[in-house]
Amino acid sequence: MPDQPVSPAPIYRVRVAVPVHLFDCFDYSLSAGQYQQAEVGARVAVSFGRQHLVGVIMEKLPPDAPLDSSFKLKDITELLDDRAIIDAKVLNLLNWSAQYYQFPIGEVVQSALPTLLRQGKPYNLLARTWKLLDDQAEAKVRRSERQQEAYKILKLHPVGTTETILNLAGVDTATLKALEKKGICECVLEAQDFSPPPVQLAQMPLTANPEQQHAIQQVLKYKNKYQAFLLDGLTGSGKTEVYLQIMGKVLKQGKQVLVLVPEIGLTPQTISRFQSRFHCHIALLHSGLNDSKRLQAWQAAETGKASIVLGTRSAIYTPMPNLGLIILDEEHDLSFKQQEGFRYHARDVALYRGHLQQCPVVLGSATPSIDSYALVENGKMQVLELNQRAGAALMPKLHILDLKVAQKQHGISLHLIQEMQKRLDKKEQILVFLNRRGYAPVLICDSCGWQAQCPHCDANFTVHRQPYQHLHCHHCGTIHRMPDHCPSCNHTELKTLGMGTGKVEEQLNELFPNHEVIRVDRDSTSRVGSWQKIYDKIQKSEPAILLGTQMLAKGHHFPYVTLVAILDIDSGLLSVDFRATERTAQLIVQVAGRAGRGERKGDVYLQTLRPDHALLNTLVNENYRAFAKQTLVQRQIARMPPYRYAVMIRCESRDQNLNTEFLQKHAALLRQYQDLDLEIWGPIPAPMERKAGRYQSHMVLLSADRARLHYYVRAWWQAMLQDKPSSMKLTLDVDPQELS
DNA sequence: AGCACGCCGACT
DNA sequence: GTCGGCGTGCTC
Repeated sequence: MPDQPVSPAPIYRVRVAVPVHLFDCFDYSLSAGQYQQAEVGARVAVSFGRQHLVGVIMEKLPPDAPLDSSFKLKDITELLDDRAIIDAKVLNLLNWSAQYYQFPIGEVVQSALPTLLRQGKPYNLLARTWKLLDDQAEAKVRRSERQQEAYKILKLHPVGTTETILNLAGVDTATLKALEKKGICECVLEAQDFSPPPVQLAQMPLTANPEQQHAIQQVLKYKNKYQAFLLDGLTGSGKTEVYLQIMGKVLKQGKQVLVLVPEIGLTPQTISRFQSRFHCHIALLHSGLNDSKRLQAWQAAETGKASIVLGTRSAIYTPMPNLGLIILDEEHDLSFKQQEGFRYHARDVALYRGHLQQCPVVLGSATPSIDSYALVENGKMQVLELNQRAGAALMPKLHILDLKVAQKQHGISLHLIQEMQKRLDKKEQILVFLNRRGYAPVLICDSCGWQAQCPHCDANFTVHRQPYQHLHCHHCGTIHRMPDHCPSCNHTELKTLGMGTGKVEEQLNELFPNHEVIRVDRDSTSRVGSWQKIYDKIQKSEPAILLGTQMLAKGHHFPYVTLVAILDIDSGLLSVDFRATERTAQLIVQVAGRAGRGERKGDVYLQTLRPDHALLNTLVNENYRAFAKQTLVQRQIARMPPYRYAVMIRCESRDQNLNTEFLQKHAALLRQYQDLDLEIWGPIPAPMERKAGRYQSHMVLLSADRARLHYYVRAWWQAMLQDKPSSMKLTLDVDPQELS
């Protein structure tokens, strides 16, 4: 027999995104059988170097693809899923994100998976299912209201229900365990049922005013098509009702809805609002979940069992087979941008996801970001305005208090104190804001001017009096005992300068000795449950003074508050960052929205040393939209984002000269590209130059041509990482929130 | 990012 | 003598 040319045995390979801080995917070989079964989007266990990791198949290489002999190919350890658990569209979204944010694909892919699946746990976990054993147990639960409720619900499900469903129905696990102890029910592990329950809309009259109706109809025009909408609605104008009615229609078509809210926005109130309207499976994805709860919620979304997915930032990467609508509420909120590691912006990712998925995306806010207004301006987003407040509610009035000329007591204008007294006399509540935690921001020596500074940072220590006297650095967390004399001149008269919430609390107690001051900040609300207590007090019609930081500004309703005081808005107005006024205006409007939601008219007092500030006056005399319009013009003139695109490079090491020299060297390389319209700021030392003993410098790149900017930065950034000394930490921030 | 190997200080 | 400090090099 003549020799036949022997074709080499095919080598079956997959390209895997491995969870390491490296920019490439890695190829692994597998058997013909495994190759046939393997799907893009399934997990594989692989050995990587000396470690064992769980990666995701990004690509099946054709068997005849050329073999790269520069590395030795390893076999996968195991194929973990027999199907794709991340669908093609989400994989596409992840690939795009890794490119856009210049972050390693393996780590980006991890953000789409719940912890247990990242750890390689099997997909089909058994779910805890509760079954009723005794259906004549009424007498045994008579003494506990919670147990009665749980018993009633268990009775409705003769074959048993999963713990998730019971929890969603308001039955907590502890109650079930109590019933189990009494022998009323039992817990068994059963394979989960991922079939979606039928979607039912609660029977309630749908009320929408003409504006709301128009908004709903506009969005519903886009069924299987991408369109971005900005729902620009005043506080109290019924944005949520618009969301709910659009959702109702989309759910009726058998599609899933993804709803993203800010980190602190996922309150029990928000959840119950959705639950009472839609009787379907709602998957909740937020940071407070334990690993198995999170897995279950994720699986409900991924299998299509859940019709609604309600989550925070990272939920934007949840696979959903029938996604038909994305809603992102409070779209201006900072928490949508991840501020470390993989620095993505969920709002921008949401827009791209809508585009991939061919479904509408609704961004809503009472104070939309300037970025979103710019998208409206250039036709990439359609604006839907809601201007009517429901019922007789009036918009609160803003007042500027000039601190330069005002008579003051303890740094609070006398006029404001009088107004506060009037409200308290009328048994109304007051909200006082100060965006500074602690007792006072400075401890100074009366004799020589020495100031207490953190030994690790270029920052003053903040004086705290609670829970005991101490100095605390808010930048690195260092805690120091309170000195009893000046370390520089031994003088014993040390005094505090400026006000934190702690000091203001003291002063308010002094000014209004007959009224309770309720302080809400990280120092006073850290204990679990204390927020609930505060919340209960707020809901009662009793005169009270609420004192807090930004924590108070968001989401919560304070029906009895008729006066809001912001003691110091200047730190926001005078900040060097170009977005500072935007943030301050949003804060003012959001805070104002807390006041006078009922028929009582609210007033908002702003204390400032800059009463003539142009943008502040536009906000006070006109409204947020006028402010936004003016800001857009200013940004355009100054050629700032969103009219140019920014990329920020941070460089951190123990040697500041090394940082600046390194950045300078690479800035010069980038400047060589003549066809890139580029402006480079810096490198300059970071505003907090020394932080926890390390120095930071940064540099900002600005260009009007986003595509070209990203194109050049891609190669340049890789070269920079290659060239960096190992002791140096470099981070890239695409579309940074702050430029300084 | 891990996790190795690799070469210099204070310890049972 | 070692135990271990963290400097740098690699991972399909």
